[in-house]
Amino acid sequence: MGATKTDHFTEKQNSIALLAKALGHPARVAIVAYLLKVDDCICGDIVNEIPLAQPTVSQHLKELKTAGLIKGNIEGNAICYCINEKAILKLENYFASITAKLRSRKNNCC
Amino acid sequence: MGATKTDHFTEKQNSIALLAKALGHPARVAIVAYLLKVDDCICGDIVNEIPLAQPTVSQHLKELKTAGLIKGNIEGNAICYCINEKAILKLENYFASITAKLRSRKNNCC
DNA sequence: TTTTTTTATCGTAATATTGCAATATTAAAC
DNA sequence: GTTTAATATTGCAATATTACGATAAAAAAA
Repeated sequence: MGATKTDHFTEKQNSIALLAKALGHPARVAIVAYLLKVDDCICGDIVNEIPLAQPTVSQHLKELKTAGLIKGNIEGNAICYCINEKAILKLENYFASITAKLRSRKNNCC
Repeated sequence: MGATKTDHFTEKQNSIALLAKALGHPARVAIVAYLLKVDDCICGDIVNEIPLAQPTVSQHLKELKTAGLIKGNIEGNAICYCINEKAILKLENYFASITAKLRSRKNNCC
């Protein structure tokens, strides 16, 4: 074994897990933070901002893109990546719905 | 190689990544959903709700607990786990701050 | 056209994760 | 004390992730 059994869970559960997993690495959290900071699409120095080798950063960018957290492409020899607001919103709503339910619950023993 | 280089990133980045990683598996998302649904601490049938073998579920519970997303312990021969509201709130705030920044940005090329 | 710059891909080693059978632990129930 | 029920731990095989050197690709700059 070793492979996640995604077929046993709901589509929504898999979807949330996929997005969460994409942010489950500090380098990818740092990339998102940088994309947010530059407030621009053409930002060709992600590699210099992340303390990892260039191929590793490229790989993390690919994972973020595959998960749908960022979008974009290279524009000539410059990066054009930016945050996919929809994905972030989906996560925000997910956590907001949990806290909303928690606040309306009766028991809070732990 | 193969180990995450956490020492190269900020404490906050590592912290968010750790929490996100804990929810980066559909079984753990399902566990959180179940804990939310039962609205109680004594809920001794997590294993029956998750379509995985008992040791696997136990392992996922341990990971959620280590990450700080759930808290609790066994009470006799029954589980007493519940969601750690603080951790969820931390994630909610994190994503809310991102969407807030995205909405106030000038460029939105992608 | 050659060089330079930038990003992606390939190949691979090290490590982590996932999943489960077997077994241990723990406390309630008898 | 023995049994029962519920959860944890151990051990291990299969797979995934992380990281990087080497190399490729692609377009701007010279």
